[in-house]
Amino acid sequence: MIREVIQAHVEGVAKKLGIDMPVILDFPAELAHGDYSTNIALTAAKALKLSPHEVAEKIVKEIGTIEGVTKIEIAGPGFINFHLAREAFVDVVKGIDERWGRNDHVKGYKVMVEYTDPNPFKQFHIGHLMSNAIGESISRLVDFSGAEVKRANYQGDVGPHVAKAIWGIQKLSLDAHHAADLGKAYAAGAEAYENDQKAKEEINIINAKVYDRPDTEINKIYDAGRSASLAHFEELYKVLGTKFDFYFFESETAPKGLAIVRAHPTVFEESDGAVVYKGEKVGLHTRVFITSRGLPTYEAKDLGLAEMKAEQWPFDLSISITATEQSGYFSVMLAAMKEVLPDIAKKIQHVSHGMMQLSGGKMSSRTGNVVTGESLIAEMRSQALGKMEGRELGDEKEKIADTVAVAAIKYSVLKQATGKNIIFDPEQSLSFEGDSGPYLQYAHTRALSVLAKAVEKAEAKNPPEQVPEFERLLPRFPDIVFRAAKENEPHYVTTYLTQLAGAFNSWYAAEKIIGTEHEEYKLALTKAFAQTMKNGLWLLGIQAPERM
RNA sequence: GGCCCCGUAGUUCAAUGGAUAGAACAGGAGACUUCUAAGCUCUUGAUCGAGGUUCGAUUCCUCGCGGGGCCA
Repeated sequence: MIREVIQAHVEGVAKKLGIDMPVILDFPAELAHGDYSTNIALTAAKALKLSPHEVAEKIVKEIGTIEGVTKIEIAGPGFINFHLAREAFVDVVKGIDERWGRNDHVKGYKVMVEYTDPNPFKQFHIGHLMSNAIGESISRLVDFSGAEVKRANYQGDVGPHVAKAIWGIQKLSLDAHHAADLGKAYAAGAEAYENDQKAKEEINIINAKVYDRPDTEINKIYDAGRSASLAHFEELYKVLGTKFDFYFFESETAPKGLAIVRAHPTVFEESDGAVVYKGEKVGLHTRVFITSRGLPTYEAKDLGLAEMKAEQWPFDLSISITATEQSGYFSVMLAAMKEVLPDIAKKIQHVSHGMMQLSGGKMSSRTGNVVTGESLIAEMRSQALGKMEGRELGDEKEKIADTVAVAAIKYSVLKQATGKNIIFDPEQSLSFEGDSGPYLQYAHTRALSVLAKAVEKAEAKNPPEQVPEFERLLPRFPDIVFRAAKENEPHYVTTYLTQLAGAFNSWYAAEKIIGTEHEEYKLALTKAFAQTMKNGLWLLGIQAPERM
């Protein structure tokens, strides 16, 4: 690749001039500044006791010429800019296929990514959509980096929330076979638990009985509710485009975690009847692992989870995607894990994402103040159907509406840095115009629409002299993907695709493709764009429909 | 009280310590009887404050102020 060639030239010259600093080749933000740029003259100036401009001149003179580079110039405070030759872009276009953007950076690694993590008996809300969007994209970025990826989902099928839901089912005469009823039941139970002493006692009794298999009535509700929830989640995963390889449940991790904690009396300490881990010894805080009533907490369960993961699929790396509110908890849990499961602990990575906030205030499934995943998707879907009115899409319409709806939602999550909160205003934040998932899909379908008419003529030869902006952006794709994967930041891909799609749309509006002088090259270019967009959207977990 | 995250146009988001701080939405104007107008072109508009490090700070450090979260 041309990038490596330039890099090697500059490094060679730098070494020759006695510059002992890493050479970094950037993409200039402004395309007018060239295709690659380095600030080595700026960073080296002090050590060489010369002005940045003088250093740059020396370097440029020493480089001379590079094959595939037409112009090397010094600009601004001392940047060295490289302009690629026409032919270099033709080579890039020629090389774009289904594997475009992939690399072998972690080839042979086994990586498990755990995300989404909804709780049976509770609602699947937009926070879970957020975790799903980020986790799925990170999984795919890891896949593009050459690793073998397994997707895992960890769900809380035991605990007080279950008892609250069961109580609600009984009191309100709801049907545990219906996922929507469970959400209502939970909200009612949670509310009563806080405000009604009698209800609280009843719920505590249920909580104790859930694990007593002989009690048939409660267990019937439990079994019905659990499978109704899980079946409902599966429908959502199908629409969202996630297929999990592993499912872990708290009912399984709890006993395992309990055993791990009990087996390490020197690591954990007794405190008021509870078993705690004193995080202070590693600069953190104390957390309870087993309550005074002998029940394992989330902390203990997570130890069990880590061990289960490693047993079922020995991994090189396990990435957990959780909300930022859990990062304090996670670091203490991980510190404890380093002591009791050291071999596993060093392979654990935590990605914490921001919170979805309703513009009105914090969302809470306890009060029923939530936007559920399905209601949001349904709303987006109907908007999409409205936009499609008058288009001849036949019986694909419903399916396309789903992919557009999901694209809008995922894009709104993946366009910003992972750690930041998302202010979610249902009226405003999900758009189908500009800077949106559907915008990317739309650019892709337009390209396909052109190709459908004359794809057989596409050939990367006889290019027009002028290199359009979007063609100049194409070589950046693999680097963008690499960086996004390295930093677990899908938004680099999102930002890039938006820029690329915008540039393509401008070109498309200004240029006629079919039946023009450079038809075959323009078609090849359109094809290259479509492939880049398709691969990029795939990395975001967004489908690229052929028509919309 | 301790710890973590965040603060950029009216709004929602970008900007591996670099060049003129980018988009989109909203607002204003416009083109096209051309391959999908969910599109295109033009336009108004921003770095919370005070110090510090640096040739250069939205980015790093310190202290404030403001928002979110976790813990006791």
